[in-house]
Amino acid sequence: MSTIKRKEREKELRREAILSAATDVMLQYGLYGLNLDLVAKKSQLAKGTLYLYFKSKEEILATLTLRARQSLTTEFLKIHNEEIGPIEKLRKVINANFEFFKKQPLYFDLVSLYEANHSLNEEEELYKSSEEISLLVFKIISDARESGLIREDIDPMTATMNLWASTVGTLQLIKVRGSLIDEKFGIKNEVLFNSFMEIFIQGISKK
Amino acid sequence: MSTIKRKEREKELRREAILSAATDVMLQYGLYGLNLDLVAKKSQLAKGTLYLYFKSKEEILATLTLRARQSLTTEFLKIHNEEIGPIEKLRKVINANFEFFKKQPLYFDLVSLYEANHSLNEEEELYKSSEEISLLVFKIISDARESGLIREDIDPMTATMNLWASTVGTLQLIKVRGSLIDEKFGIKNEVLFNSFMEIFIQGISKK
Amino acid sequence: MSTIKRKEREKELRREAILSAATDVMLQYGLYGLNLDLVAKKSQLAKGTLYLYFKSKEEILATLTLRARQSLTTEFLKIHNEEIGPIEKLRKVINANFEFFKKQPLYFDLVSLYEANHSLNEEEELYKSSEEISLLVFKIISDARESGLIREDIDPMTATMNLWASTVGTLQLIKVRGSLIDEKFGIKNEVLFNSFMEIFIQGISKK
Amino acid sequence: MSTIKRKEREKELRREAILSAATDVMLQYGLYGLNLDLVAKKSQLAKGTLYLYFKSKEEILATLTLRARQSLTTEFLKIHNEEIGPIEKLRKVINANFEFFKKQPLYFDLVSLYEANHSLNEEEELYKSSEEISLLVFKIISDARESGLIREDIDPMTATMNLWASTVGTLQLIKVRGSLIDEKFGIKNEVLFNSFMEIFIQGISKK
DNA sequence: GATGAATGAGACTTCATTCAT
DNA sequence: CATGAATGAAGTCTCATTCAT
Repeated sequence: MSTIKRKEREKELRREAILSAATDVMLQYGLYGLNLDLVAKKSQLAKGTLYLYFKSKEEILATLTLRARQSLTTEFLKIHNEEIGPIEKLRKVINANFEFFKKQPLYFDLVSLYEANHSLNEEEELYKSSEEISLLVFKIISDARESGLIREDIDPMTATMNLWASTVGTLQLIKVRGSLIDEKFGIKNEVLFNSFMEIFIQGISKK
Repeated sequence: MSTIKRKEREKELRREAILSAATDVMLQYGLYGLNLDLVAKKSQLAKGTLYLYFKSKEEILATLTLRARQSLTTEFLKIHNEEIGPIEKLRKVINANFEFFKKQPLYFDLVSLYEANHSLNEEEELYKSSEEISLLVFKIISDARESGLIREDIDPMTATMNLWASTVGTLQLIKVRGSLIDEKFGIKNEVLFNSFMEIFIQGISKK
Repeated sequence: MSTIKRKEREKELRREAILSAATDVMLQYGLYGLNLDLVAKKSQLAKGTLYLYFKSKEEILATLTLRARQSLTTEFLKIHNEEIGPIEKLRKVINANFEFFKKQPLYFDLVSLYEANHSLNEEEELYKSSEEISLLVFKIISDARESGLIREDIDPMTATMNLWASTVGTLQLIKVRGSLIDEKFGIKNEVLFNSFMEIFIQGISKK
Repeated sequence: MSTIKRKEREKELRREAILSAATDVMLQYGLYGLNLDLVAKKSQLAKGTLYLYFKSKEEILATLTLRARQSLTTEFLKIHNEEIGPIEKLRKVINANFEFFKKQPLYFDLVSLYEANHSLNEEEELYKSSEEISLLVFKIISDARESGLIREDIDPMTATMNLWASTVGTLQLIKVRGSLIDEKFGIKNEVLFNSFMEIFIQGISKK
């Protein structure tokens, strides 16, 4: 029995090692620079072994994306469960994206960009994980609307999508051009992001 | 004389044929799917011939990106020169992105995403073309602020970046998930985009 | 255990097979005719496999050059360790070049000509291997001078360079025009080489 | 009549332009870096035009080699006709190689190395040009022998070959490693070459 | 004669995936 | 289970030569 468990544990460890190595590689070479030779080297496993745990490179990517989404969901969930006002909650959720972006840059990229390159193939679980994120944001926005703070002509689901899209856009800009924008215009990343948040919140608030 | 002109015209035509074939390939296989074998096949030229017109694959990409940016600049410029109120102008500019996205999807992708993968290497001309776009939007937002319609605590350059980033984010979402969002939530692309625009405009307007 | 050893042996065999195929190709097409397609074909390996053993074509060339140099060094070392008079030693060393040239023509070419096309890039090990050859010849010439048989106005290092350069020149001539010279003037390669040797030795000897 | 002559003169000019451009290219990129695209650009002729004057890249190379040989022959001839002692003549001829090497480095390379890569195909004229060089050196050595200054056991033709081969070897070493030898051992190129010459001359002289 | 656009074989290298051990 | 050697298609780019105009 315990042998079986140990084996399972080891198997799990191997999976983690692979994912961790893949993360390292992508942090170094970018989202499209995932390379199984390097993953094998970094995880100290044989290349063939990778295929015992993941049926393709694509699956590694999908698994990491799933985790990334789940990780963000966790953050959102924490905030959702806090006992604070709906606008503050909204602010916190928006800010959580920025924190996520700074602390888990690869996860952020996966959450933002995975869909762009794999629109058609998403499997059930992966798809669900995406819905979950939307749903949480949707709830928070709905609550805010119900509390009377938000314009009633705004459809909460539409606003959810708007928020998500704009947030991703803002953070991608920061990633790609953040330092240039600071150098050239003296606009710090934090200022840029806060500005975005304030505009969005005033944008959906009642006058 | 006319022979020379004809030759030049033909040369220009070939260049266009290559760019057109490259566009086709990228429309089919994505921004990262540009493949010179296919370009050669589609343009009915030998592979080597491509290198008479562009010194590398990268140059094809850069050329298309430059054109894409110039094309968007032209649209923005038209609007900038119209004799209409500053808020209407702003609205028109934002909408122009959506039109651009619908009519020239590849160009839109290039304008949105080229930087993400070539941040460091941009040459003078290409860099300028990017600045030009920002500058136009900046002017329009500045004008609106000077006319007293926009919050004074908003820095125009920051708002310019916010607008650009959010617009790109919104349109990328529409590209990737537009039809799904419509199917599932009944939110049409147009509605989604308009909502974004209204939120942004109310977000920067004086109350 | 023995499995591991066998695998290592097989790996080593493959490396050798590649080097051997490369040697064949170069013997047939010349020093500059090394072509990985042919090497793959001759070694009955896939092209990609070559890159498991050598990181580039250049590395194959460098490896063969290193071996060639080491092979010549071994010959020189044997002679250096013989207990014979210094002039006889010198004669034997010079002759060893000719033997090397006849028995390992590709190695000889690599030893003679590799530098000409890679002057700047030589790595540590390769560079060392070149020094080693010079050093041995230098020692032999120095010994001869110390024994009083050689002109004292001759700097041993200069003479070393002179000997090396002239030997290579002579053997390159024999390679390229040897048979023609025999046919036309009835001068056998051996005679030509011996003549060179005698001239050189008398040239550095005390009168 | 004069029209025909003008045309011929122009044709000759074009040929020269091509050869001159080819020389430039090879000086910059080495003996094996001859590239017809660059030749066309430098000579301001169309690529196709090159083929009206030379039937292949190879022929350009052969023509330049012929000229290089003729140029060296001219130098040797001058010396041969001088009224000086046979040993001084020999010294001068040897030195002429060094001068040739310094002043016309590409020509020197062609004279030294062309054969190595084209041993089989040499045409009549080219072959003759090579013979001519040997013949001159042969005469000079023969004269010296007849004057009683040179060992009688030395066959003049063999010595001719020895001299040529050793000289080429020495100058190739200087070309490839000259500066390194200076840096490392403090042996200047001139010293190295002179040393070679003295060794050779003493080597063939009567004791 | 002159042009130069076009060709296309061929070179090197990469990498996801397979499979015998 | 694990290995890692082997594969081979695919990709970018070069360049001597040809040929329609």
